[in-house]
Amino acid sequence: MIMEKKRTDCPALPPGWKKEEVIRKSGLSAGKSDVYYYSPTGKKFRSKPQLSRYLGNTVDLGCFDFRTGKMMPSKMQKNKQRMRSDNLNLSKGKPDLNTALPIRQTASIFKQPVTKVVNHPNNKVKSDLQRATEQPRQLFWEKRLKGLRASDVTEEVIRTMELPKALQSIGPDSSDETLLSALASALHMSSAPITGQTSTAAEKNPAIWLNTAQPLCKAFTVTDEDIRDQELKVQEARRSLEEALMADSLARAAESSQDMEGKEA
DNA sequence: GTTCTCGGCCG
DNA sequence: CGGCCGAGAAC
Repeated sequence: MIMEKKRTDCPALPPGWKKEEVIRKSGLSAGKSDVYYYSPTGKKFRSKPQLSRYLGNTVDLGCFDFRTGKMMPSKMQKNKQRMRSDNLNLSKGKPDLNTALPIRQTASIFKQPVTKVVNHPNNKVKSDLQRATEQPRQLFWEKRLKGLRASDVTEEVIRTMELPKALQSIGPDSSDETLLSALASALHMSSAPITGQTSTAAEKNPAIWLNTAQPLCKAFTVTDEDIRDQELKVQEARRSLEEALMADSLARAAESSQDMEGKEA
């Protein structure tokens, strides 16, 4: 038999996730359909709570519609806003898997609280980043970031970034697939210096000696040459950005002058 | 044992 | 009514 079931890609989820819709063939509920998702590893998910539990903080499913597999901004409003008295109870009851831990979807590796706007003058905007950094984490949580890729709006993967050879991954699997994400996360979650794992014991037995305040990266030193190279890269990036902005504004100018001609004709 | 499927509860 | 999940059926 050839692929009877069609598992389709699901753009709203990280790459590799598949969605499947199965129509019920018999019984009282014949005609009704069930929707399932499959993780990149093939694990099956049959409800949004189940999906939330698994994806944790890496994806904000707040406005994710399980049935259609799309992000529905309309769900934002439909989400019951919590009253202040509810917030006091948050520590007790079950966490709201949809919205209790909001994160920016534009950069899910950067754990930063998102301001929930609620139209009440007495509400205070939370400014403590600690809440995000103090949450308990798994020992090698960075491994969850494996496979994250930057992509543009067409979902084309943008070229991967090359890291200096001096930077080496540490931990249960020797690949570098999470190294960039781990370093980027470390830089964004803390203002403390990033040194990598300075204890040599951590290299031999990371499960015991890992310094959890540092990313899964061997200790490294930054040389003057590294700094000069980086300065050059930044200059180059600024230059091409300048060019792009210039070209864009020229294009806009040309476009609007064409519009004018159209109106006058 | 695992996977598939539909029933039925509950919000 | 639809999401979610239990549990029997099917494999």
